Amino acid sequence: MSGTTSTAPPVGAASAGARAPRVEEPILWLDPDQQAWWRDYLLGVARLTEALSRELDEDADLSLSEYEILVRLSEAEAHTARMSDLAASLVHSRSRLTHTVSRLERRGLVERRACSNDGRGVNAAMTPAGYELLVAAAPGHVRAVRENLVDVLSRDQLRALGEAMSLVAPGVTG
Amino acid sequence: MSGTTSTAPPVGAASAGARAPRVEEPILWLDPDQQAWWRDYLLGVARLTEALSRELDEDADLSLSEYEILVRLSEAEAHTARMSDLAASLVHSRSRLTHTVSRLERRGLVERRACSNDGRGVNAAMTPAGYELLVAAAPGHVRAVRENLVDVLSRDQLRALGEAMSLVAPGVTG
DNA sequence: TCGTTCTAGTTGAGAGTTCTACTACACTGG
DNA sequence: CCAGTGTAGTAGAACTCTCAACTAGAACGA
Repeated sequence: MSGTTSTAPPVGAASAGARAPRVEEPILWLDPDQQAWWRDYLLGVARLTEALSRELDEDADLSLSEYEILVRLSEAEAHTARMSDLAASLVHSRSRLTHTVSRLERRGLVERRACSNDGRGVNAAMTPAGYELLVAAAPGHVRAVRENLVDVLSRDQLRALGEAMSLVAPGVTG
Repeated sequence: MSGTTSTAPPVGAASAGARAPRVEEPILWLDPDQQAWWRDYLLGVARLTEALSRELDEDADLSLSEYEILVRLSEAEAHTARMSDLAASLVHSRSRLTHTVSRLERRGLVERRACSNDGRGVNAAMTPAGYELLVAAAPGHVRAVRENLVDVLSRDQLRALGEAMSLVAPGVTG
């Protein structure tokens, strides 16, 4: 993603009544501080995502989503995971995962295999080439994560960041 | 973006020597806590982005980037801003901004105008229709930001989140 | 003032994502 | 056991973003 958004009444929007919000609930704009923090979040996410994807693309010709898929597979039993599990844990749509895995498969980094217990299922399995690429890409990626985030925050700040983001509600993905 | 990444030695990667990392610096993996916080961040960003873009798309047929552009314009003098300024403040590439603004222009939400002082420049100006759409879209968007983030965090947590993200280094964008 | 270089913006092709529709298998209740 | 419904995954078209190439004006310097 790139980030996005704002939350103060559009300049001059004021009292007049837009289109009726859901029911009758008043609109609770963010106060100035909340607004500033929210924008810092958006800007930071955009910059960080930009930096990390640039690094990965240049150093390993991988997108962030491809990299994440390889990471999950590297941690999975037998370097293999169910498509639907991958999609859920990455918050990707099933369709998106299908396309991305197809690309990885064309590059020989991943293979598809039938799922023994569930006839509908498909397993994605990382190949040795995929594993090697991940091992080669990881140090640079970690370095970028450190340089752009981990090392510029105190331990407490990083903890607070993680804890805050872990409170975002699950929601549903299509 | 959607989020992405990981940062522990790929399972079994261990000592053997991948491809030489930049110079000779040892690879500093994240420790388990840092790793967990980083993953919470990635997951949270993905979920939040997902929720916000779904809401905007359903309620106003806008993407997050389109919405952000409208917000910036609504806050700008005469609802007008220079393309390059928009691109920089949104951390979008110039090309991306060109395409997005073109789409908004086709829908009659924004107009392009020559820039008086700089012959190369182009100004994007929000039309009344664009402003109306923003005013209609904002309440739902703010509600979503609250429901998924602001209202599930304490004030201190939100502050910490903003402050942490504001420390991400600027970097360069193409 | 001309050449060089830098900045602003656009363009089009290719890559990635989303959306809708579709196939196939699993599960449930009668 | 089988109709109906839900889940897993895929396919392709439409849409968005990226990347590299290009136009044009500004800025700098000899």
